Amino acid sequence: MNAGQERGKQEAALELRLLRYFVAVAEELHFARAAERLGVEQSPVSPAMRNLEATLGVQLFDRSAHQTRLTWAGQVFLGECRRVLATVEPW
Amino acid sequence: MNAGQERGKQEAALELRLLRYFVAVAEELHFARAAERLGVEQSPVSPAMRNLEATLGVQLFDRSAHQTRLTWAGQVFLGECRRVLATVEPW
DNA sequence: GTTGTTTACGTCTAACGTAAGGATA
DNA sequence: TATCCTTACGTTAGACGTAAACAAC
Repeated sequence: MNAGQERGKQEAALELRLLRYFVAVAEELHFARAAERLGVEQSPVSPAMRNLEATLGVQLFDRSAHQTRLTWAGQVFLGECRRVLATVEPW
Repeated sequence: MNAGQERGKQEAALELRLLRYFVAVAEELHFARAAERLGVEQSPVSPAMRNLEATLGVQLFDRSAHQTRLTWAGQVFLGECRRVLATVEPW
């Protein structure tokens, strides 16, 4: 079964949606406010950030202590994302 | 039916998938080869490019004469896409 | 108890593949 | 006729919302 199953193992391609979500969360440091800013509910945001971290293979947030904070990698990545989105957003 | 239909009219957000498709087509100037390079069939590529042009509100390809060519806007956009993808791809 | 995040689950959009249709040389 | 692009259509993955559970203060 399954003749044409030669697909190539796509590595869960990074998409701008994830970057937009990340910037919102990273700037608000508050999932609910970030979601509101994005115009969605809170529930999709959490999985999206896990997805992003998994794709990058890096932890971006420090969720300890009932408070959301950025890791060092997260801070660096935030700068990169802002640059990319500043380029793409006007389109 | 349809209780919570308050969605906000998302303007078809631009995604990296479309930029990747566009770069492939713009560099190959051949939908079939572009599709092969992208690891997909030819059929999704055509709608994707129409989608991109509609989102941008600009014509990127000149499909006349049974030959695919870039418009001036397409050439400019190609440069921008390469820059963005060069930044994002390593992630 | 309150505030804030995550998980479960059903719905719906949209991206893909298969296959047929058009158009140009 | 041969080559290339587009359209039709059924399937499937994944993004969202509702709602409930969980954790820290």
